[in-house]
Parts: sequence; structure tokens; C-alpha cells
Amino acid sequence: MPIRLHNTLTQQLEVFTPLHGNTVRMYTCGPTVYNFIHIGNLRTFTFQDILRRWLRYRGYALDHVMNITDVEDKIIASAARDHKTLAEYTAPYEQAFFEDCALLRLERPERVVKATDHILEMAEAVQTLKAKGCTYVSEGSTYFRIASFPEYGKLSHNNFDGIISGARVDVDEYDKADARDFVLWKARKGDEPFWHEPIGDGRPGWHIECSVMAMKYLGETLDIHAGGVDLIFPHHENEIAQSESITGKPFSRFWLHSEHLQIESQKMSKSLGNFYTLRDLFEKGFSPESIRFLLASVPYRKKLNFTFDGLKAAATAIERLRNFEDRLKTAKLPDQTAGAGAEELAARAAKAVAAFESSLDDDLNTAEALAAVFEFVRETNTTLDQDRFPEANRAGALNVLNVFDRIFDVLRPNEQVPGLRLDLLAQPESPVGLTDAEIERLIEARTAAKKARNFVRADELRAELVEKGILIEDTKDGVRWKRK
RNA sequence: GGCGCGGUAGCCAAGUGGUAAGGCAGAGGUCUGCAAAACCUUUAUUCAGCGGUUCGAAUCCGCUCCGCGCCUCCA
Repeated sequence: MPIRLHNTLTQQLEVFTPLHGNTVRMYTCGPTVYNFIHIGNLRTFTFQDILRRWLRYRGYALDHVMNITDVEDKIIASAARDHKTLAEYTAPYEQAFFEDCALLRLERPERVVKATDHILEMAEAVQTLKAKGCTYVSEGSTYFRIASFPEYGKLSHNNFDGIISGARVDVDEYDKADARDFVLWKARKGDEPFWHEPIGDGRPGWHIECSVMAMKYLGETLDIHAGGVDLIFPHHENEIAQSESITGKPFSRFWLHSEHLQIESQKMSKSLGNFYTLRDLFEKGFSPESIRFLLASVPYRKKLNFTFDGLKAAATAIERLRNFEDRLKTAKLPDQTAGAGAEELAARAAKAVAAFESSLDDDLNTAEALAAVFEFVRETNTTLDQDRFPEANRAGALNVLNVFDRIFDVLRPNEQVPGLRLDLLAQPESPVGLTDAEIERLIEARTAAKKARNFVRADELRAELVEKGILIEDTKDGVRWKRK
């Protein structure tokens, strides 16, 4: 079954295939590094990660470029306030961004590129636009004239004919010919950083960096361009105007946009005090896997209500899957079973994988994909309970989880991921560190006491273990334990 | 004013014409010396409301109510 994705350009679900061979050329708008990224940013980056993984699962190779915006008004203002250069100011946030991504298991794009490494190309692009008659200069700054691009508005489906009453048209300090014209190259101003280029002393406008870097690395027509819904207008609309004016070709075939999330049913905003970074959530004791699971569990085009109850529910759901995996790996299984045969059970696993796949093929319907997995877990647990799950089907069942985790990636706790800052995670209180051998010895003593029907002693030993953060599970296959 | 989205069980949330997925919480049960953990079962005659189309609607159409987004920096 083919992958179908919702294209903002056409407002429809379309079958996706790359333009050239097997490689998907994808560009995503990365962070502006003037602060730590927040949970809303992470929703978008998680969506892009799921998209990456699903495209690869379906056999495509990726050439994915993500930009880092490291020159921009807020950065300039903050750097000036702190008496730092742009690079001095942005470097720590850039590093923090990659740490956050690693903690959430977000795959690194094939190329991560910075705006300040492409100033020359941007200035050249502005020159090209000037030569094509798409620009004008006002007070030293160069603007893009949207009247030169008749298709302006085709992405956001805004109609700019005539006056839009009620809209707050902000004609700022610069003298723009049309309120919607946007700046390509800002004239040098005061003490602000600037570059000396033929187009003039100054710095690039925001939108031009994405057009330039995307086309430099991926060619004139991308397969996919993605970002948050807020970028549809004006950022992506402007990217289209610039890029297509330069090349005369479609800039991107697919435009994918992820919805915003809300916090406890409210808009996330600094003034409401519900503005969370990953670090904030770690301090509250939530794990990266819980956060990733919650962010991934709601299809990307739906608003996601991000709540602390939701995070707890996500943690419990992951625990259920981990328990299931553990059971599958360690259970003693019969060679022969009555009732449902190996073939039927194999078909059940195949059906679960097929349902998982078709859900994600359908515009990345992660909620439906999860349902397929949990249904399989329940069915298989039942069969295991009945001692009717044969050894021959073990691998097939584990494969369902492997397929699931290739995309969701929440079954393994964080460990040695390069660049991973485990120190940022809230450490669970483990008052006393018992070695495995010590734990085993205490459990053996308890088992012996139980056998001797000395339940007082057995309960003492159990209490001691619980106190030290060890969870005892008496199963019919013997005692299992795990650290809490 | 323009464009667009949404209102499904206590909470989160699939489903866009064929008779309500899944997760969490709750309740009951299995297991156990008792527990815990784990697992199982169960939980919406109903999909904001009112009309309409249809053999049949949560799904299509109209109206009403409520919430939200973009049109301005923003994931």
C-alpha cells in the first residue's frame, strides 16, 4: 500500500512517491536558537521524526536537511543585551537543542545547516531576485514585491485581492509598497551585526535562508517541506514566492504541517505559565519515553492536549508494552499446543503488522497504529495465559513489537546515546543500592521461608526489598524482580 | 470581515455512509499464605443540539450553540 500524506498545497490526501528514484528530499524548518526549545517545538520535531522513520521503513532513502536559524531579531537583541557575539550567544542553545533531540530519540537529519554559514548565497539569491524584477529598495532594505508573483497565497489559501477588512495590517517602520511585501535583505542598522555584500551592508531577512539552503542541498524542487502550522503563513508562503520566482519551478511537491499542542486544554504561552521545556518536564519526573509516546500518539494534524495525566497514562501504557515484551522473551513456551494452531497465531501477528502499517501509510495515523499493537498485546496475553502459545510463534510476536518500536522507539530506556545528557533526567530515588547478587540472596531466603511456611519472616524480607526499591513479582514460573 | 479546524465514555483519543478502535482511570475476576505485580473481563443503544437526505448517518446537507487557529514574530 502506498503512503498517503495530506498536502497543504492541495488540501488533500495524496499518494507520496519521491520525484527522483528512491531518495526522498526533505527540508524541515528547525529551531531558532535563542532559547531552550519547548514542548510545542518538540511536537513538531517528533512528527518529523515519525515521518522520517516511516519513509525509511517503507524502503526510501532520505536526504533530509534541517536549518538552524542563528541570525534573527530576537537573537540579535538578546546577544546585544548580554554583550555577546551572535555565535557566542547561540552556541549553547544549539548544543542544548541537540541534547534535547537525543533525549527524545529524534533522529538527526542527514544535514543540519546554519543560516550564518550561507550568508553569501542568500545575498546572491537576493541579487537574482533583483535582476528578475521582483524586488524594490526602501530605506536601504530590499523587499520582495508580492505583486510580482501572481500565485502568492496558494499555500495558505489566502486571497489577497482587494482589501481585507478587519485584518490588522501592520505597516511597520519601513515604507513597504504593499503591507504584505516582505524583507529580503535588511539594511545595516546601528550597532547590529551585518555582512558586507554586493547587495549592500546588512543581513538577510528570515525567509530567504530556507529557500537558499533547501535548494542548495536538495535541488530546485523538494519532495517534502514540513513545519508547524504557524509557518504556513507567512514563512512558507514567502519561501514559495522567493524560490519559484528564482527557478520558475515548483519549490516543494508536498507541504506538511503539524498542528499545535495545547497544555491542559489551554494555549501554551509564557503569560499563562504553562510553557515547558524538556528540562522542566524531567524535573517533574517524567521520562523521555513518556513524553515521546504522548507526542507521537496523537496524529500530527490534530491538536494535541498535552496534560500531566496524559504523561502518566503514557508511562503506564509503555510499562504495559515492556511487560509484554519481557514476558514474550522469558516465558517458557510449550512446543505443542491444543486449540489455536501456530498458523493461526502467525496470521494474527501478520495481521497486527499489516494494520500497523496501513495506519501509518494513511497520513501517519499513529493513534490507529497504536490500537493495532495493543489489540495484539491483549490477544497474545490471553493466549499466553491459557498456555496455548507455542515456542514456534515467539519470534513472530516479538517482531510485532520490533516493528512498533522502529517507529515509536519507547521500549528501551535511555542509555548510551551519543550526546545524551542523562544527568538532565530526574534520578529516581534509590535509597540503597543493592547488587543483583544481594537481591537474589534475599529473594532466595524469602522463598525458603515461604516454603517453611514462615510467612512472618517471608514478609519481613519482602518489606525489606520493597523498601529498597525492589519490586517482587510472584509468578507461576517463579519469582521475578525489577528495580523500581 | 476572510480562510480554516474541532465538539465521540471520568480523562486522552481513532473512526468521514453500514450499525461506536485503542490507551489511562474505575469496577469485577484469575493468580497468591496474604499481598503486590502481572494478566483477563467490563465500562458510550450513543457520537454538542435541532431539522433534512438515505433502506441505513458519529460520518452527507442546513441551521443553532460552544471552543480554537491563521490573517502579525511564533513549532
